Amino acid sequence: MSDVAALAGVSRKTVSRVVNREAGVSEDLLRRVERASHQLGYRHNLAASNLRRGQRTRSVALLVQDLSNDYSAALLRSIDDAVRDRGVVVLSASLDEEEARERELVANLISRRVDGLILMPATRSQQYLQADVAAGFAVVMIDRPPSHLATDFVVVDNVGGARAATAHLLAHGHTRIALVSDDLTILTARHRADGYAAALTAAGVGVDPSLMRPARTEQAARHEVASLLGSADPPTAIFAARNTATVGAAITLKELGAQNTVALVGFDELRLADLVDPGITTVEQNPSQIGAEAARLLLARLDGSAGPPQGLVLPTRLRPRGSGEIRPSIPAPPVR
Amino acid sequence: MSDVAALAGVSRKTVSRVVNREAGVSEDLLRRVERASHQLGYRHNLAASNLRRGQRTRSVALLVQDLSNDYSAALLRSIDDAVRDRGVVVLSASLDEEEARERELVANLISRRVDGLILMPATRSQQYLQADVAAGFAVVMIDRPPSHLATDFVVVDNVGGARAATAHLLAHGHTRIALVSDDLTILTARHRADGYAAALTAAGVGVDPSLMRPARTEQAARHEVASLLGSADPPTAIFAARNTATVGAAITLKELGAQNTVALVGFDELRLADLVDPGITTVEQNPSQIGAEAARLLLARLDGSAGPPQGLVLPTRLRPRGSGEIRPSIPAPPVR
DNA sequence: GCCTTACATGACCACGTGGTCATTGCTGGA
DNA sequence: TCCAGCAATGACCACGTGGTCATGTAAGGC
Repeated sequence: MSDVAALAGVSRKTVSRVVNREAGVSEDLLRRVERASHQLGYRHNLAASNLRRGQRTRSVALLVQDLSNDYSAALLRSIDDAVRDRGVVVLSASLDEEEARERELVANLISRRVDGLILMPATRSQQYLQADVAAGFAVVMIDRPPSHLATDFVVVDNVGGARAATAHLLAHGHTRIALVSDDLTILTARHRADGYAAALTAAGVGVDPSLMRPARTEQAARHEVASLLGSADPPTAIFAARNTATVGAAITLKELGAQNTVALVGFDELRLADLVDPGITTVEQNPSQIGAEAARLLLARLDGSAGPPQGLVLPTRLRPRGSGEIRPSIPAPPVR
Repeated sequence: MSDVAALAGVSRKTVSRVVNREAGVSEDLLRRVERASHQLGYRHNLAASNLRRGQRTRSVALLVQDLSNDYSAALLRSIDDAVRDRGVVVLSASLDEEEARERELVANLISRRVDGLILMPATRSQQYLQADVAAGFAVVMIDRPPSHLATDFVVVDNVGGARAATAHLLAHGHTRIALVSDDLTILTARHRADGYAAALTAAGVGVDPSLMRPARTEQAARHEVASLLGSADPPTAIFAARNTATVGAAITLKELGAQNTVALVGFDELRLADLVDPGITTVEQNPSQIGAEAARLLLARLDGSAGPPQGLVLPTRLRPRGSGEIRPSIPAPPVR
């Protein structure tokens, strides 16, 4: 900026005025400054400006478990859309369910003075954020409610969605319904397992622990489904409580030629669910809506909205496509 | 920092030493500073630190057309993975093929002094970046080579991939092969169209312009495929040169009951390509690899690597899954 | 021609931090 | 006892910017 000022023959302050499009600079100087600025390839330094102004950095962060997941990608996109016209940029990173990584990244982001954080927590408690939230750092939790911390959050009705999925299978005559879920230490997975168990119990069907299979990856899900179907008393239906689990289950069912005999209901949207034969029945949440709502809450806080934390619980939607409407068949004798 | 210093009864500089873990601070003071720091909820300001040190901001940006696309999500994830252990954060945004948006965002990011940029350009020319690149701003183009600008880039062999896809269909006896592609103003789409035309020409089959249908969205692709199959002289095979086009084509083929009679080869990976019946034959690129290579090139430049710009052209891979191996059938008389 | 008024411009400082170098206090050897 | 030598600490300034306020200058009214 000094160089530009020198070249234009004005003071730094005048350059600053031009850069910030402040009124009260004569046409003549304005042109001279702009020419000098362009000639030297001058670029305004937003960090220094923010420092001096004590302003917001116009940046927010999104921390999710895995950015390559469809769900996370849709979240990121909708958040970017919601903040873009304010000139706000979005930083993002994957946590992979690692508590230490969440803590590190949050500390890093606070050091960078991001204005706010949209967090899918990997930690069991977010109390470590207490002081910063109290000091005005805006945080919105998504996918999982905050623990030991009062912040806004946006989640879906996991219990209700899982109950609906399980009830759908029960209504089609199934009683041996397996659950392939994420690790049950993860709250969302536990809620879905709770909904599953609640539906079974409400129908007077006992919960068989041997039918509940945690599987963190698609590979693990494939393995568990193969193991389930190879067991002495196999399930006639599968509730896959997560998109990777659904994909794994669908692939394994097809490999075993069981896609038309074993029912399947998945959680989360699958882009090609319609194309598969049979179509995969899913309980869908709307990640774009979650992201939009989370961004809305965050921006409201940044705009000074006070008041107690708000929690949004969005509904899920059951979309029958075929796989969930298969009725139980008398199991064929095992092939030798 | 002043407050912490006052509470600990030391100078600001000593606090700075503690924060930066510099040697030469007595045990006693170190503890006092850390206690005061924790008590006041002090957070180091990285922006101010970078300003004083004249250092890198430890941030890079990724600009793609649509962050919610599988391909972009995989890119983002792999870039984050590649830079994470350096404490580098990733900013990202969608361009939606809008030139103005690219310019705005790039200007914004440069103002923020991001260390580098990985860009899937929406502009026809990136000459506007010339001065900044010359001044040491690191840029790596992905998916599309730079235009009017010398930077590193990572692309796939679009011409070769499209030629392979088309040749595959020709080898299975097709001569009326339609192309459903992105808008041909987009270089990548044009290259794929070139590969398509080259394969046809090499086989002595003429290029029929009425079989070439640009379609930017899945909806548009569905419309074009329906229109193609409803025409007087319909194609017996479709090359869908983009993932949304492939999805649209597959859905429409299924709706028309033509999924086993009209051959289909898609470009880009589809997560459930295996599950569909018939499986969808695709020409795949590896977005994770593209991201990793782009990040590698970028980090090398940040580490001071000089030398002429490097361009990486990664190969594609044809994965037959069924839909691309369907042979042409004598077209059934149109249903009345 | 003088004073008021309004506007254009720049000098000066602070934002939060870290590098430089001087100062302080203490240890050990002659 | 005296001083060299070293470790610990702090005073001071600069990084690039913008807010505050004083200064300069030209126009307009009498």
